[in-house]
Amino acid sequence: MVKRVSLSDAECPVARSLDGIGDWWSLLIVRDAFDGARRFGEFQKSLRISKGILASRLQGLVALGVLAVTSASDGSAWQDYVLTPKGEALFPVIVALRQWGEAFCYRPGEPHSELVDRKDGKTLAPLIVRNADGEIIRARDTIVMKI
Amino acid sequence: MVKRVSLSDAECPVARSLDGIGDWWSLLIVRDAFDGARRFGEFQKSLRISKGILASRLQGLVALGVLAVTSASDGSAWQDYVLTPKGEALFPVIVALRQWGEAFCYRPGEPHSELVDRKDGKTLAPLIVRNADGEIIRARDTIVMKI
DNA sequence: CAGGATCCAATACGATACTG
DNA sequence: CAGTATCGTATTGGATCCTG
Repeated sequence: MVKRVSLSDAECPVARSLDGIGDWWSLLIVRDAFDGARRFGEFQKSLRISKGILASRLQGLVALGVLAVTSASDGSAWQDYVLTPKGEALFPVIVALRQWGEAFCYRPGEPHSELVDRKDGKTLAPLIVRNADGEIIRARDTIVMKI
Repeated sequence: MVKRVSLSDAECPVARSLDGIGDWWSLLIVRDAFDGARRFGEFQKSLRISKGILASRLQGLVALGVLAVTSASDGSAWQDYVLTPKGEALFPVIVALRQWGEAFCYRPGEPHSELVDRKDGKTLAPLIVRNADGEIIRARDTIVMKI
């Protein structure tokens, strides 16, 4: 992948996460996987990414354990890429990015897609950071404990 | 920044977010800002990033409205970089990445830093995605509504 | 269609030197 | 210390061609 400087041995989980999925394409591929994409061509069409980069990113995500390859759901000779539990666990990350984008990256009234409850079509609740007791907590009331 | 392909006009908020902060360094800079870093040198020492790239990323984050420049807190001739409300709103994104990294990117027993409540030192609660009624919802129970 | 191989342009990034 | 400027290299990412 990139390896500008080794973050893979970082003691900070944020750095280690970004070392794996912090590139330009990986999270968009994961988003499409949540959206139902499984085939090489589906990702390619949705992302308008070159085949070489897509292939390398898919391999990287498989190597990371975020995606897994399975035999094709439609019986074709090829394979599907499906989210693993590790990949599914990225759901809060995608939702957080989506909610931040909705709130701060659109002009008022500018249209954008929306993630809704399948059952009632209503927008999800905003993600709230809470402490161990379930109380809402702000960034300034937290601190990073070094190892 | 990069502009491999224009995501800045994407109708998907995830893509638009990543267009602004989805590069290798920006979210780490934001993490350090949450951590209390304000000065050029603080970011540089923490990230071990080259000065040129750091300067360009700081400028980009200021242009995006994630950081703002203020007069130095210590009275020196230079300036501080502080989070704006838009930057503070990235807190759930950072927390989500941190919790995912903690859960999936360390071997059992491998040490890592931890984000805790300043008040009692206890680890934060895991982020939970909920629907409009406050019920826990899984990815497969959601769907993206196109514009 | 799913990929891999190759070629090429653009740039991200590090290292260094320079300035106030 | 806080940047800016320059340079060299590695990598990105698109386009094209090729295969089963």
